[in-house]
Amino acid sequence: MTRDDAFLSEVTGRCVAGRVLRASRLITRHYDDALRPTGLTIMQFGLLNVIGKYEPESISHVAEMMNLDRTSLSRNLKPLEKAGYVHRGNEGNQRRRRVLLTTLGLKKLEEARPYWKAAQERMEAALGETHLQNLTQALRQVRPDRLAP
Amino acid sequence: MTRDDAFLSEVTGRCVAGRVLRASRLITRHYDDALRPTGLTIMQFGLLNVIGKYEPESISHVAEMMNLDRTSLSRNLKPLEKAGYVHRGNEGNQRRRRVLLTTLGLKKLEEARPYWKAAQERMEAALGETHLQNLTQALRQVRPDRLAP
DNA sequence: GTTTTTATAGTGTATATGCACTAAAATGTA
DNA sequence: TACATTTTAGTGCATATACACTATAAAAAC
Repeated sequence: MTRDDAFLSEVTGRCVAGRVLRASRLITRHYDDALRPTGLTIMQFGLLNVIGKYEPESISHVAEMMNLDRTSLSRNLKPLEKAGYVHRGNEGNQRRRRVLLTTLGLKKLEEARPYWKAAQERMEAALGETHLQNLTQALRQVRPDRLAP
Repeated sequence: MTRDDAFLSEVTGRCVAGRVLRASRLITRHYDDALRPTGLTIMQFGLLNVIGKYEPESISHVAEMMNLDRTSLSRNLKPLEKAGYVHRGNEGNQRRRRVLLTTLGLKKLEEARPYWKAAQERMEAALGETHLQNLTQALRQVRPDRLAP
């Protein structure tokens, strides 16, 4: 069934990326399932929240906050613009385009909140207080400056 | 700068999916950068390792091990097949198609190992022993049965 | 004031991911 | 044996992600 090879076992057993990706697929699906009635993904829901909270001056700022490539974020915004949840203004500046929630976007967030809340509570329960705190603390160590060469 | 809204802050501050996705983007990039000379992504490298270790009877089995949708896995295999790293045999069974590493695939894995190792060591160092163990333990709690309704 | 540099954003291409749906082989049951 | 069910795999479509490259506005340097 499993071949006895120390190299293969080391990777499958210890790789941090493997562990995190495996978990993040489940977690994403968990929240996506919960949010499905709203038509939002957890990525979109989180993004709308960041936009609502920070009203960021540029998408580059958002990208940095989310450890997301700017060009990815640019594309993630498209379905949200198309749905009318966000608006990209260009007030006084031809280059920086402030990103803003529309009233429809804010409404959508309010609609989605209880679904997120349910998923979050189930998630916290699945982890338990200790693991939740340990996870949070550990993930806080994952910062660009600590991984850079 | 930040709007004072308890709801927005709760989501941006506490959402487990947000934390994990933010971290997993950095982690993926960290390993991908390290593996770039080999032309493999960390996803592909991890997948090749699983295939080499388990020589799985079907892709469904692999998908389950990796918490990955079967159809996603099916597509992830395509570039690896095209590159000649894996082979999908159909020995004696028209439906189940065993997935196997080719010699080229095994060679590629050996070539990639030191690059992975370097990334892994830097990753472990960035976390530190305690956080690494806490992270591992916490992620172990993320299981399909604990999140199911 | 013109040139250079920097900051900001978009496109092309490729992989990664999942859901709804379809196809077909294997298995179970009457 | 014939039919129904289950298991396995693939396609179409949409979002998610990043890198290489391009375009252009703003800022800095001269």
